[in-house]
Amino acid sequence: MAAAPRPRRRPTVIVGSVDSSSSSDDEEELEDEEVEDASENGDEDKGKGQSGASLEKVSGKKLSSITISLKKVCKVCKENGHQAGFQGATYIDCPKKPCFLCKMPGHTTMSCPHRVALEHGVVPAPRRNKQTQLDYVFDRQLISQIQKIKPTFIIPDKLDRVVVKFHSRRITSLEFHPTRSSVLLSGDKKGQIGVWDYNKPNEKTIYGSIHSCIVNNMKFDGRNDFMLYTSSSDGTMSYTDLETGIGVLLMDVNPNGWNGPASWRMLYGMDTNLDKGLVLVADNFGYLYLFDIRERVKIGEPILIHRKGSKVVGLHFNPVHPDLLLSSGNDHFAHMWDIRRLESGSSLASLAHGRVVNSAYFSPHTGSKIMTTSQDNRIRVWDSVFGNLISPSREIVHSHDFNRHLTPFRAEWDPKDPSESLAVIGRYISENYNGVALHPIDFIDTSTGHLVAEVIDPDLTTISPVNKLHPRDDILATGSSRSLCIWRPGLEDEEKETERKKEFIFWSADGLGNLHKNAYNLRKNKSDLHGNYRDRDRLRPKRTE
DNA sequence: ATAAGATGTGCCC
DNA sequence: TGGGCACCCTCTTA
Repeated sequence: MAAAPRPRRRPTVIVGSVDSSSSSDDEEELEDEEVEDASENGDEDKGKGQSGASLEKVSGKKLSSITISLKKVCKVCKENGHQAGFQGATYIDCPKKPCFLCKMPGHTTMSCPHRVALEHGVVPAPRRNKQTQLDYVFDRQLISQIQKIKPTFIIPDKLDRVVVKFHSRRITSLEFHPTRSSVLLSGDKKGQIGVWDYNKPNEKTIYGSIHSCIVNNMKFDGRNDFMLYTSSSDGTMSYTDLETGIGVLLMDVNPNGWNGPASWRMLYGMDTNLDKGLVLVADNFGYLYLFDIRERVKIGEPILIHRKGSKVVGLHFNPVHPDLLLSSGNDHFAHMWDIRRLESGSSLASLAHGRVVNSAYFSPHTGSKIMTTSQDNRIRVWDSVFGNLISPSREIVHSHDFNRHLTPFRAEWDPKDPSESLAVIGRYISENYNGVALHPIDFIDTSTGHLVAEVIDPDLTTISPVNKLHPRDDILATGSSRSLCIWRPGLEDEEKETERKKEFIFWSADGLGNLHKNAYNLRKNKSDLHGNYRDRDRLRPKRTE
């Protein structure tokens, strides 16, 4: 049956595996069959068994293992006949698996209804029409504080400055300085904390001895602009003077040192509460620790706030109601707590998610909305903290579910949006932009689920899970692998835009604390991409009504 | 240029 | 309930 093509089997297979797009379907089919022969030799198959046996005789196991490794199987489902992976800059899904974007079976990412350009899908929550009494109270008391007319969204979508290799490992957290507007703080996987004035690119500092591994959270002391609280997977919480780099170790949850990975406590969530004089941190075993700022002591015993043994990923205090705390965990829940009554199992509300919750934030002004990011590829929004929290007001399908080797994606509110609807989040799956696979940073109107803008630059090819919007300026900071990026709004004026492009600065650090102004490393097809990018600008709404 | 490896989470038993 | 293993669009370094 397959006797004729066999003699040229090996070269054909090798070529096919190296450049699969050039080989025809027929050849692929034959290769598949042959491979099965080789791997199944010893079977009583008639014609096939013979050739398999001779293969074995001639070159033994080595040859057969080579043949197997070149087998044209799908790397996802391990079946023959199709392959998942990149074809050029487009990723082809395995058709046997549920959609990689929305997780529903029956279609792939390419044909997913949620992948419609510029509009990710919104799933209306089932209980939307049931108003509770609390909803009514909310409407009366708080709705007046929320702007009804949406403001103009100004999207910082032009890459302004980049620092690469400033950090030696990937960036895990970002924070703008509360008063010095152009100062950005960045924490990395190695525990280093960078301070960078992006308007004076040479003014940058790295503090390397505050933490020894992942900086999970940074939070300024609201009363002292140069003091910073940080929490880390090294199990410590520190309070550091950014002018000097001198810090105080406030808490170490591994007082007995290292006793293996199973017992090592790491601090993930952290937030401060000035009204109460508290810093709260939470660990990877489900426990919450309270720390008294004035007395500089731990308060009481740790409280189990998520499933025992599961990581508490994030903590956030309500900006208006200082008694309300939001926690998110990898037990698939976000919980809202009254910190006056903090006991295991006594949360005010339990927000169920399909998978791990990466983050949960109150809205920045009224504190009346909640937005969560979950590994089930959904951003969930609850419109009223005091209303029905059983199911979210909206679920927005968005690709952000990769969880290994990447900092978890978190949808963050735009602190400048008085309507509390604009959010920013990096996207995991790439889009083919004129032949280059890029991972955009998405701006989403969470009141509608519409994608307001997708921010890309042809030279930023890595995924951007860490994003922070400036509290006052129209600036976006992005941590993408080891690169730090500053984005500003594109100028309407073409001439000014060209002018700015001339000033575009691409900096790199040499690891000795020096920054170098580099020649901008143009990609071969960069001009094409910019053309494409400009076209996309046309689609980007500047205002929404 | 290619390959390994650092990793977190889910799901299996 | 816990250990073992598999794992879809990474990124860096050897």
